[in-house]
Amino acid sequence: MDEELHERIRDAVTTIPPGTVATYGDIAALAGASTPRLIGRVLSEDGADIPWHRVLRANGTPAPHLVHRQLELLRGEGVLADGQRIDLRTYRWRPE
DNA sequence: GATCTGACTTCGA
DNA sequence: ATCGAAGCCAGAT
Repeated sequence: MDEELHERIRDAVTTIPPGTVATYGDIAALAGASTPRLIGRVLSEDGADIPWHRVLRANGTPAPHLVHRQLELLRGEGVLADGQRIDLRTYRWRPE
C-alpha cells in the first residue's frame, strides 16, 4: 500500500522532537522509503500539518526556496544555523 | 502511454 | 570546493 508509506513518512517527520532536525535520508530510512526523494514529494503534498521545517538535506542545509523560512522557524525552536548550514552533529535527531 | 518535473542522495573527476 | 550523472517515486502535461 502506497498510502501506508505516505503516512509513515509523515509520522516519522511528526516524530521529530522540537529543537531537533533530521535529514531526508534519515526519514527515508526510518519510514522505509526507498529513496529520499519521496520525502520531499510527500512534504510538498502533505507537509502542511507536519513540522517539515525540521527536515534538512544531507549536508545540513534546507531546500533552496525554503532556506529562509526554515532557518527562521528553526531559529524559533532554538536551532541556530551557522550562516546557511546547520550543525547536524549537534541538532541531528537520533531515534532511540 | 511517454516525457518532465520536483522539499534528494551519493560517487567520481 | 564545484560540477555532472545516475538512481529513485508519484503526479502533472
